[in-house]
Amino acid sequence: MATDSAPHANRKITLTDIAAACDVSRATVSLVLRGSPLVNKHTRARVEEELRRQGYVYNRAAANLRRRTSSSIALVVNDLANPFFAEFATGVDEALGGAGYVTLLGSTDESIAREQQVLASLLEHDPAGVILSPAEGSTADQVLKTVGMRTPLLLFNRELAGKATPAAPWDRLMLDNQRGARLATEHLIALGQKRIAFFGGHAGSSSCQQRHAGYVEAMQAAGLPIEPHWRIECAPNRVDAAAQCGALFFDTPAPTAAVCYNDAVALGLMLGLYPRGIKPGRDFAVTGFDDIAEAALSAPPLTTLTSAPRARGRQAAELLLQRVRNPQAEPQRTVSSVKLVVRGSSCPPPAI
Amino acid sequence: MATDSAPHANRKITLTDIAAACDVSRATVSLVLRGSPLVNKHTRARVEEELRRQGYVYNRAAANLRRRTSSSIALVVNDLANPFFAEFATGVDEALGGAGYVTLLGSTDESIAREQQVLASLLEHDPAGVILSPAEGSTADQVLKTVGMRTPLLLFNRELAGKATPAAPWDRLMLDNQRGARLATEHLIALGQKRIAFFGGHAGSSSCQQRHAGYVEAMQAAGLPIEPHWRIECAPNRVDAAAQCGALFFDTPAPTAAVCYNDAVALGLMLGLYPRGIKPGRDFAVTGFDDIAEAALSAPPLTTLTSAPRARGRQAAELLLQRVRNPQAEPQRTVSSVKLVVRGSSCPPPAI
DNA sequence: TCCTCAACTTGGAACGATTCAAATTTGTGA
DNA sequence: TCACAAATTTGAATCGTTCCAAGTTGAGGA
Repeated sequence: MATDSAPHANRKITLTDIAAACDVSRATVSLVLRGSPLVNKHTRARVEEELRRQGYVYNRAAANLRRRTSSSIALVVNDLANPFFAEFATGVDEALGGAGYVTLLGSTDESIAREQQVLASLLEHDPAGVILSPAEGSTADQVLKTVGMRTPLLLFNRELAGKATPAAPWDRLMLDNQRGARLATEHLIALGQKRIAFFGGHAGSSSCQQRHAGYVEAMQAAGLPIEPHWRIECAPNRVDAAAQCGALFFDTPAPTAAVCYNDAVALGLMLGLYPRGIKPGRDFAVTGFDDIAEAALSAPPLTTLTSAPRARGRQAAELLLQRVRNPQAEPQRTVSSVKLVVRGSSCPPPAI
Repeated sequence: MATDSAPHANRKITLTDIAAACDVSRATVSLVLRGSPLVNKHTRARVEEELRRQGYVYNRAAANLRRRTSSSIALVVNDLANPFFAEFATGVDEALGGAGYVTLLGSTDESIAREQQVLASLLEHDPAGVILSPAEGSTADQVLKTVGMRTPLLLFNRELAGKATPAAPWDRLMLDNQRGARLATEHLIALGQKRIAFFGGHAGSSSCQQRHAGYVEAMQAAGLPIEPHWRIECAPNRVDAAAQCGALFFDTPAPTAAVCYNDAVALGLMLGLYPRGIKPGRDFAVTGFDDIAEAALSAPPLTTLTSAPRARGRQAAELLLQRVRNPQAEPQRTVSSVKLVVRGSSCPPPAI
């Protein structure tokens, strides 16, 4: 009894401890843990009691090592502080948790170098798969080099730059950027807008290209002109958008509306308009993309496209888990539709 | 040469593979990996070349098992979708990544049951420590039971309910709730407000109690009355706050200002005021707490208290890592100060 | 009594890395 | 050429769990 339950403050309780206490073999305890029907009822009860008594905590790392399995998924996003991705991450974690997986988190802050580091570091923990929303400018070659072909990868939200490496058949979950931007543009056109700019984002990014394409499509379908100085690039955040606002009005004819790359840019643009005496939603129409929480609360509230990011997170997790369970299946590209939410920031053009 | 570098598509490269290819022992390869000065320059170069050539990925789980170490930290927050916590998580991940740790993520959505599950599941991955922002109503006993005493825990943002278990000497990182609410209340008083309500939150939560105490302190110091019907409880989210708005005006004298539990509540309250024909920032003064991104963008922009959540995240990570490195040290309670940010939502009382 | 069978149990070799004591090689001075 | 020390390398045990093949029971049938 001397070596009994004294809380030996500094060693973890393992299978061996339980086995010794119950006077059975480690194998038997393991079988109990895994719920095997092989063990005798009575034995099982004794062991379970002892597990509880000693406060045993399963060591999944050891089990994974032996079984050559993994119970984690790496989630790497370009900007966790963006409410859109925070919602997305919540959805991912929800779905993964339900499936018995744990989320390894990494945020890259749009830095390609950090993305490489983060991926490499997370891979050392041997995740069953990776969900990646790439940093801007991240290339297929780089990602392939650090992730390799063994670990399933799901791309979310953005395509990778560079020629599509044929050897890297990744799954994708994308938003219907083109259709979204087309819807927004059509909405402005229906309000009577004719001089519509496309504002924000970097022309290099795939999502920006797609959104721009949707804008062009709608403009051309309506027979409206597109002035080259109506396309303004800026970093996809509020600060840079506000700073670039003036560029819209350098040349004439100045636009009276703007389809923005995303909500952050749209909100920034609106902030930039006020000091020029232009009131968005009255003198100038603005649309966004993402429907982040701020969108409904800004002044005026922002017309934008919603994609239910939390549901996208769950979907991403499920797509990846499918792939983990069936690595051989054909890679799939899923495009999730978006919905226009009309709010106060879109308006007809000024009377004259 | 037959067994050479053929990409045996389905087995991971291990130390043994590298050792075999270089014709050295596993021990030597291990020494190379860990940068030991013992290995010969020439050998090291050969091994490193081979590591690269075969695309070797370190298996941290195996190493951790053998070395009885851990390289992950669990981060469990009550609501990742809340921008305040998203920023916090970003800060945590930033600091942990820098220290060579990986973040295991869990979001509980304010559910105590989920909190238990999530903690239990993450603990099986043997994190070196846990950062927990508890769900509302989570008790010290519960947490102690699932986390145990071996794994260091840092509490963020909220105290646990229930008598302080003396056996669980956890570190804490709290915001200066009381002082923050006092600052907000004093600010309103300085504007001439006299009938000030305290709106939102659950009286059971520690942060709500502290904020309320700060409000009381300022009111009493100014010799102002506090009507019992000026304290309205509601869930700490926008929807419930908007719904409870009417409760402010059931009895007379009605307040002309409200110190709100947090920004979400304040934004919800403002949404609820509009339909009553009360314009916040003109007819009624409102303050929040947290300075989430929306706060600066609402109409009117919200006067609130900022706590630099990303910096708090970094701080939390550092405090926890200190504890991991020195488990014996006295547990500390860190209170992080907050700063008043005055914006348009706070105003003097209506003229009459 | 002996044998078979079902129902449990268990020893011991993995999983991939680390570590220490011990073995091997190399270099030096006499 | 040899003894001895320094510089490298390595065999084998180990971390906590799994799982196969083989072992131990006890009951029932011949």
